[in-house]
Amino acid sequence: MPQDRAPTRIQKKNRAAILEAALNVFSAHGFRGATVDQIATEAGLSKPNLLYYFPSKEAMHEALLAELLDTWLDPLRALDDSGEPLTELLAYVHRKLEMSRDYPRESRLFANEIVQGAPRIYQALSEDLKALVDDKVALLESWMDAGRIARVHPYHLLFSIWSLTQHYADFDVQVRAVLGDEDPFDGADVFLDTLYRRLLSPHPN
Amino acid sequence: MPQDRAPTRIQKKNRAAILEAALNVFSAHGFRGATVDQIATEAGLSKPNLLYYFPSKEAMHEALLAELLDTWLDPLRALDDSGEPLTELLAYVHRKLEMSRDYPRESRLFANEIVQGAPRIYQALSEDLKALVDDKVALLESWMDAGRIARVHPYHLLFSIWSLTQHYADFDVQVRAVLGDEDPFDGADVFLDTLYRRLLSPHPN
DNA sequence: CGTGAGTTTGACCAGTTGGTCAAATAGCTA
DNA sequence: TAGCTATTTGACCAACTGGTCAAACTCACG
Repeated sequence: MPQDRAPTRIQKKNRAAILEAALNVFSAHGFRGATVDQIATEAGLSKPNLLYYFPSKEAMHEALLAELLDTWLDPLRALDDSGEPLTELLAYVHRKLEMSRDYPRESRLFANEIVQGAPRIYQALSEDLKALVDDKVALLESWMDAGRIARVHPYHLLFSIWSLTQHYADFDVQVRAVLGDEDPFDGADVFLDTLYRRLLSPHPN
Repeated sequence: MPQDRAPTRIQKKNRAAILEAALNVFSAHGFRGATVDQIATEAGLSKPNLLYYFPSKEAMHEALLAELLDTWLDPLRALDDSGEPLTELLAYVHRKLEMSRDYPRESRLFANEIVQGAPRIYQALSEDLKALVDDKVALLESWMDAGRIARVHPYHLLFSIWSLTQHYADFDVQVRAVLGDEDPFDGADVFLDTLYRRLLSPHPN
């Protein structure tokens, strides 16, 4: 096992290669469907060598999820209470859609974990995620109270943003099978902009 | 292997028990993560007995998916070109949300398959699904041309309905972790109704 | 260039996997 | 109830699984 000191050049390179390979395999097959051999091969290492850097398959998965959850929520954290409400929300939607385009493997890793009941991540959901969401929901409600955006169920508003944007990463195959050659993300960007403008623009009544 | 004649009483009972168990296990763990032993135990049969009814793990999965895809698209097929457009679409959204509430395992089985690249179902997507979608998109476009609903990208409109409704089945754990005790489907029903009314109501400009 | 730490590997292990098979049992019908 | 078919099972198999270990190799640094 690598010591607890500053990582060597080789440790840095191999750890990165392993996490990269693990992300590929876990996101493509889920935790139980992934094999250590497959990850090792993809990382260009022997299996015992891989297990020299991470003590178990579980540990690799954990490392990936821990890193992921933090960056995954950054776009929501960035929702700024001093900005123009509709602009802020549209920017959030845009950022989330960008993440689906640029980090589809991360999105699918997360999707696999949640679809299968989030056995390894439930606590983080009901604590960290919930806390952040509750905080941002308060902001949304203050915007609605002030009549700056239309009143809708704030939790479901957030769910809708997650679902609509992550869909383009998680269900990419299906989207492309239906769309053919057309780029999904160009159309999605326009569509989602329209959708949230119409949903959230303050209503006269 | 059971003969090709009419299924006996025992065959009917056991096949049904196996498919029920297989649905549980596949939807919870994905194809590679599911084990034949687990399915057999859950169906109350021994493993060899299970393999007497289905020749392989693959065959069970196939049987489930084949049955699923058909019923899964029924709500879309029911979109009626002689109805009132907005009413028809809201009814479609409502039916899809109901399916997420009443058949979450089926939704997750499908989600698992798609997230992992649809290796066993891609052909059906790019043929049957695409054909049906193309057909219904033509209907949507005719409604938009006639100014009976607002003009949006029709494919992304359908994607949005799939994603928003299936989210409540596939990401159920996450939704409940955030919402706490509140019933997700009550709020979702109202939210989605509002969303699609605002998105699709014909606009003056 | 020697030496100790860091790295890599082949051989191995016990448990699990999907699947087979012959033999035993249960069910049905003449 | 005899005899045939349908059903069930224990024992088994080869391949694969996650993981271990001692021995070998490589590297950085004095």
